[in-house]
Amino acid sequence: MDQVRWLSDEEQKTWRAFLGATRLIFDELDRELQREAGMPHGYYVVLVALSEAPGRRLRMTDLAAATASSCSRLSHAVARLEEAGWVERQPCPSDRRSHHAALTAAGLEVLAAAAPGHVEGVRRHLFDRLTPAQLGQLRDVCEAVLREETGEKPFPAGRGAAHRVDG
Amino acid sequence: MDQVRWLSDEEQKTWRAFLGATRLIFDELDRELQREAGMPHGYYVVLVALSEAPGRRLRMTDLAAATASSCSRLSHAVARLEEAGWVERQPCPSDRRSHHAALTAAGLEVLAAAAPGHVEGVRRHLFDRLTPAQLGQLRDVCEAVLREETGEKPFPAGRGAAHRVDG
DNA sequence: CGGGTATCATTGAATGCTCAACTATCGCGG
DNA sequence: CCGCGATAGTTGAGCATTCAATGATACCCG
Repeated sequence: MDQVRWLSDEEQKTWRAFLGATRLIFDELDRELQREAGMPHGYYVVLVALSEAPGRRLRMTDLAAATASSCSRLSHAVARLEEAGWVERQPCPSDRRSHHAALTAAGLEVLAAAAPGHVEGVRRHLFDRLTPAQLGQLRDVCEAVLREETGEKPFPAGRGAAHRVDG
Repeated sequence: MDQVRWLSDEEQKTWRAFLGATRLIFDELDRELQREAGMPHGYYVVLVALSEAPGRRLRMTDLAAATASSCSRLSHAVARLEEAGWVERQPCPSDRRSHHAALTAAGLEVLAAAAPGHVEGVRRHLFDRLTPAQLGQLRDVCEAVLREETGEKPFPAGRGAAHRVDG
């Protein structure tokens, strides 16, 4: 029995550091975004995904995939964003089950206003603390985690370089 | 104006991979723990912290620090854990503002039952995907993020090696 | 000692997320 | 053309977290 492969000491320390670091980063970013833009980080990510899509709109399902979100979470989120006037739901003519979420002008403005502060936060909490070598290592690690999980590329990608808002 | 230091292409890709990887890891672990142990990951962490403390109990404030949690979050969490019978609140004689949270026998059982599956999940989603070199790199990165944020050591630490449950 | 301030912890309202159930539509096979 | 499983998305209940306000006690300093 007891075939449990407990974490080695190094793994243990790594895991706890990971827990602490991710908690720190996301708690801070969430708080900053909530204060400065009135939205949680998850909603910001939705707006970013829309801003980068052709025509600034995406099918709900694609938007869910682009934001690594569940349908349910996204549906609730878009409902909120729509109330705020930052996103609009549009029925899809070719498939009447489907809807598009489209970024509104107001949504783009809010995003543009929030982006600099957010990027600053990402730098302050993450990148400013890393050497260039560590930057590459972190990327490799994260991509290793994502790889083959779905059998697809690390992230939907598809940047249009049009409206810089970063993640 | 526009002094915004946007993310470089490498930083951009790293950040998005980081978002995807952390979301994947925590979504999975949360779901697994919820299914197998009936508690979210945050509560598991609380039980682990208690299990490692001398006498399996900690002051609320120290427990909050040990779990990188806000007082409020912890207070609500302990209330829930107490309802479940896994933790007990005890008034502190030396400081009557203070309370201790103590792990109950039932709490320790639940923790012991949940730990193997959870460790397995951590391995599956994170460590099994990393080379030994990457393990060290990830640790360095996470500790760099934590360092000097508070001016203290990376994590309260203080393992007693007594009841292995890992993070 | 007495008053002010800092610390320890809790509470309730508001918000976001999860899960499971549900509606509506599509498209395939017979 | 019908029936059925798959797909797209929504909904509501329940739970977790946040924020701001509050209560209670401890500590310090004049």
